[in-house]
Amino acid sequence: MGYTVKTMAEKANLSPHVLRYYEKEGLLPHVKRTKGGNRHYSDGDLEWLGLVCCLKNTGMSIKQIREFVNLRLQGPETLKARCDMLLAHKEEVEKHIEEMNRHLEKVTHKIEHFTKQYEEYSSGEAHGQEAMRTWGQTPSVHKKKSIE
Amino acid sequence: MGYTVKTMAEKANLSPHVLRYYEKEGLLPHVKRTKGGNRHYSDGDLEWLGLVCCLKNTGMSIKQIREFVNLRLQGPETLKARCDMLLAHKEEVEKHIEEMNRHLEKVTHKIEHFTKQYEEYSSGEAHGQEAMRTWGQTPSVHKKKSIE
DNA sequence: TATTGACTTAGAGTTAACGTTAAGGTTTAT
DNA sequence: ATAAACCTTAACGTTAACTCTAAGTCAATA
Repeated sequence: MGYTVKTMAEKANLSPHVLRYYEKEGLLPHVKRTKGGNRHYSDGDLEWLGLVCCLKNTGMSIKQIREFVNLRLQGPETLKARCDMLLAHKEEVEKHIEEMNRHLEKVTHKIEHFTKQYEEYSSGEAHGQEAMRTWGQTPSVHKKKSIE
Repeated sequence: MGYTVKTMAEKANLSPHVLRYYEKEGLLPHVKRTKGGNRHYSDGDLEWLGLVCCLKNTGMSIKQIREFVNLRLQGPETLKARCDMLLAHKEEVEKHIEEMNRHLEKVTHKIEHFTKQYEEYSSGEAHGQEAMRTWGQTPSVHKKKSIE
């Protein structure tokens, strides 16, 4: 029971490099070694890495994750602090998601706008404008200069 | 009708520096100048910048935004391409948001877990464990070494 | 036992998207 | 007229999160 860097990396869908990097950054403390000095990850490490990845994947910086890890290392007196930290993070992420959704709405509007324009344009082209192109300059009266 | 860099920057909540940077990177083409050479942004520029910011704020890279701008500069033949690009981006962002939500659920679980542990711990401390701490080592029998 | 391949380290390099500083000049607003 | 804001170029600095390199060590197989 225990994994090499490579196995661990596969399980976590990360590169071995990143695992070593995380360890160096203090995100994965107390990783055991074999006699030879090779990393030997436990299931506990794997579970912990799971949480670390969750935090990272929701945008928490490595610096902040390190703070979280440091709290954990200080024992159960920091349970409340850790809980608060996660709660704060959760709220931030939720706010972030809301913002993304707002921005996305604007994009959706633009898409609708473009779709309409595209339909107009392509139908215009299908019924005669294509021919005009080959004959010379399009009369400016017919072709309003669109901003989009 | 027209804005200086500073005004424009305030409207967009960016620094003047970033506006010049975006222009240099090709994100804001055809910005008019005064006789003297100062930038003189139009409402059209402002609107365009709005879209650029939306894309940026939903995580599109400057490189990709530049591609989008370049399509626009090629005229209405690229309407479909632009539309497709935005659609693809939208889907990506939606996928990203879903993923965030999934990760967030895990965080929520952890929070519940921590809350429970914290309550146990603090009630334990309130009814006698605090005293024990001042007397010496906590007997290992009573204090299971938690992984969290 | 030899060799291959995975592991180790420290440290340098990369990328994106800015930010900073400076020099030296021009424009605009009051 | 004078101060504040603007211009350009150009290079250097910053931060985050990797990513790679070099030079060496360890482990498993033929």
